[in-house]
Amino acid sequence: MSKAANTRTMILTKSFELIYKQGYQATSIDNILATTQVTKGAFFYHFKNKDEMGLAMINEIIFPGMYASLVTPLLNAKSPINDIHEMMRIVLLKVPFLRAKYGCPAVNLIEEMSPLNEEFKQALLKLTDQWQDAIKESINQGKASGEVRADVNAEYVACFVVAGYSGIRNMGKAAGSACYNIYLQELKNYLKQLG
Amino acid sequence: MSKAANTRTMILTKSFELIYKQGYQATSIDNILATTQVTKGAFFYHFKNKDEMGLAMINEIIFPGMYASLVTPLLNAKSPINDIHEMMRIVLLKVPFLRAKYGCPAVNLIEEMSPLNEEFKQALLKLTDQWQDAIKESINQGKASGEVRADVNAEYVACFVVAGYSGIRNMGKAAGSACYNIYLQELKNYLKQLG
DNA sequence: TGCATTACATACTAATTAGTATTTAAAAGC
DNA sequence: GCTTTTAAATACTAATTAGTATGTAATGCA
Repeated sequence: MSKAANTRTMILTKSFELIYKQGYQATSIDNILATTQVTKGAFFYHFKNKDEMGLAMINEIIFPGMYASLVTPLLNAKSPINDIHEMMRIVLLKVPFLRAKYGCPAVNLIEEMSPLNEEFKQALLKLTDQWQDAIKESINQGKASGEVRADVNAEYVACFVVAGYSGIRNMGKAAGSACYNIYLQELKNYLKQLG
Repeated sequence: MSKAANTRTMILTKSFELIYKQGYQATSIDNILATTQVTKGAFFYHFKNKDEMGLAMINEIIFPGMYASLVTPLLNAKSPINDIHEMMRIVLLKVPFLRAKYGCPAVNLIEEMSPLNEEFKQALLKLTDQWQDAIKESINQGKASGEVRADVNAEYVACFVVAGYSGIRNMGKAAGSACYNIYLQELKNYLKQLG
């Protein structure tokens, strides 16, 4: 990676960390510069304004990072009931850079920014849409294989599961990570009953 | 209500509206003053700083407002499966001052402020704790009456339902209110299967 | 009625904000 | 080597931020 590309990546990575913990609006450009040692000239050379940087951060850091945890494990799923639960367990308990106190960076940004910035909203929708599609597809495969009842609506299940994730991330921020285990238990009951 | 108390209430009410739509940190005191016609002197007479106002807003506007929609309908519930679903339907589709685009004011504040302000977090936890207790209690009554299976864990169900609500509020911000109906359908399936 | 307290009004400050203008250094191309 | 483009450094600005200092009305009550 060239030195310039390195500077750009550094800005995005550090911005991600700060925004994940503090929120987008609460993270100032000066705050980012202070923690990256990058100068204002470099920042505004790489991004024409804060929002352009924020959008790049969503597309280049958050989207691929979350996609790998949320969607990839469901592609070529063998048993949707187990695989969806396992995907959720890993996302909630095992992904190292996510902390209960700070929730999920994608959920946080949807919450804070989707009413305020249409571009952010669309970029984040892309992730949740693809996640819902992957869940729906795996449920449909479960229906084909007989693991899931024929009367189950795959799209509804996908919506319900994604909402559950966003919600438990919210709850975890205030109540702590203990609720993750309770949620995972009850998610298992819900998923089992689809079969 | 005395004139002074009226000023105070006006500040809290207008602040609620602005913070609901813009977020807490994005709503400046000057912004509140401009929309209320209240002067800075009056604001700082009633509240020693912005956070004290925010806390009062949570306790005096958000808590009672949401409690009436979330908890009250479950006290003396006759049929938990129907009553929980009906409570959710009304909260999502009928409460007039709530909009899909802006989500739920309590969920928004948990998301934005619980990692940053311990007092806010505790005040908001009080609401979600009482909501979970009310759900748990109604499930337990359902178990007593035989409507709900004996092996159902009421606490787990309460956590799962509250997470679902927070999550669908988050999803609705980006995806619009159409997902509310899908969620309600699948919530009905989930609740039915408890019986 | 007088006086104290309550309630509010106005003008200010110091810090922080996003963003710009200008200059300078490093690379790349020829 | 020389020039052009890329990348970054520095110094600034105008607006906005939370909060203060100080003053003045309105109100309650002895």
